[in-house]
Amino acid sequence: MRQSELFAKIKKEAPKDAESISHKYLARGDFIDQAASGIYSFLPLGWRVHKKIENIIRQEMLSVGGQEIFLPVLTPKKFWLETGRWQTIDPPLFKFKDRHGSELALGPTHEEIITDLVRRRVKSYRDLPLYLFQIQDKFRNEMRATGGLLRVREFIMKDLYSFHQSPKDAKEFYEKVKKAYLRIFKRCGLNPVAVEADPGTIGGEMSHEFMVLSETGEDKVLVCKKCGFAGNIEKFQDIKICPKCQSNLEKFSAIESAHAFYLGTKYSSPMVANFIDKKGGQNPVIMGCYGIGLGRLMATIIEANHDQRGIVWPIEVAPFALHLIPVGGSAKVTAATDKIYDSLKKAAMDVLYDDRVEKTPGEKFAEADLIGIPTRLVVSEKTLEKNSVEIKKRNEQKTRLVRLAKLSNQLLSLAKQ
RNA sequence: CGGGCUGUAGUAUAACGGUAGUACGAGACGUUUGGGACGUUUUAGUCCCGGUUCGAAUCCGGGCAGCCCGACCA
Repeated sequence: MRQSELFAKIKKEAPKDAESISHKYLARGDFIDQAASGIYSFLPLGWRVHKKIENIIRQEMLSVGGQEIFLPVLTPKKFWLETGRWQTIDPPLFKFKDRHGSELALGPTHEEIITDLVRRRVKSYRDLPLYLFQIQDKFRNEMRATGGLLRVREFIMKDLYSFHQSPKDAKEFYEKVKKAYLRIFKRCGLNPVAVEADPGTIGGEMSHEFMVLSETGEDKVLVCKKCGFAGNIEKFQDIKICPKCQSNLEKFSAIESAHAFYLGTKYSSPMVANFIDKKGGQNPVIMGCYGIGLGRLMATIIEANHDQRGIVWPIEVAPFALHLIPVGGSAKVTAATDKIYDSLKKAAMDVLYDDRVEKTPGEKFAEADLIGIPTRLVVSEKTLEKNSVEIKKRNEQKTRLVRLAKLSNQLLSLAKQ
């Protein structure tokens, strides 16, 4: 993509309201645009990142046997009445009436909808287990939005729901999803701790939050550096000693970027989602649910991967793999860079070409550092004298020259890292 | 939802109750080109409604919006 055509106005200053690093960099880089408090548009750079995160999550969900579906955003009141959450869910539902006077809510989560879907299809133990997930816009009538994408009123979430015959089977799958979640986080350049947490209004008997340690976080977690124990401070109060190994605990701020719930029969019982077991008995299905907020994850990645100049995207979620930057406006440099760009495109490389003639090198470099593409290629008179291109990784200081003839091989090996 | 703060060009900031100004940005032309250039020039603003006043960005009342703390969450 030619940067002169990219729909993005990269800014030198962040809006004064922005406080968190991720909010500042996302706003300055024009990844997102705020429409109202807690409501954001994703612009081309931001949406590219979002889609890469989405694809990682989809791959990992498919890898644990999930089948992708798409549930409605408009959710009828009747299902919420079955569990009582029409009134009790917090933050409250966005509710409204259709033209016939029927009440609806914009879906903030989908336990009721999917339990209804499944109870009309799952009849026998032969239909279990079953793993269904979706990636969809969620709406939450939050009291307060904060930190740019960290806490918003409309966001895209991956929600996976699992259905089992037995608690044992459900818990085994729960552990499997936890591992898949850790793979997702790792691919996103994050190293979270899974902490035992309070299930809250989603409910259930057990839950784990995936916490990324960060000063921006709204949560506090206790971590034992010796045995690896981690707990949410709300659940464990302010204990000082590790309950597992008696070492001293340390307290950290953290961002809750995903949450897994062992639901048991919390939804299947009131909604009568039963199956017939091998002996012919009727039993409520055992459920689990597992959510990741994609926008929050995107912000969290920045909180954990940045420097003073801007974002340092992990390769798998970067908006582009390569940033090709000509320096100097000479016809020779332009022609050479055009040629390199064409060959990179032919090789199906994911490249952003900063072809803007009116920008000085300083501005191009500053903006490149801000938007954080992992590998920068610079072409100038200086490099062309040596028939070379300069390569610099965003997370390193050093630059090196690579001969034009060897460029594509070099880039292929970089892409594999 | 409780408490607090703030609303002036796209952004950041000035203006005693008396001509709305400056910088950056954006546009045009020219000169520049290895770390956020330079000259000339153009552009654009007092959140909304009401009140006080000869006169309101400024004082008062009410809305609306945004932000922060709390609570809650992915």
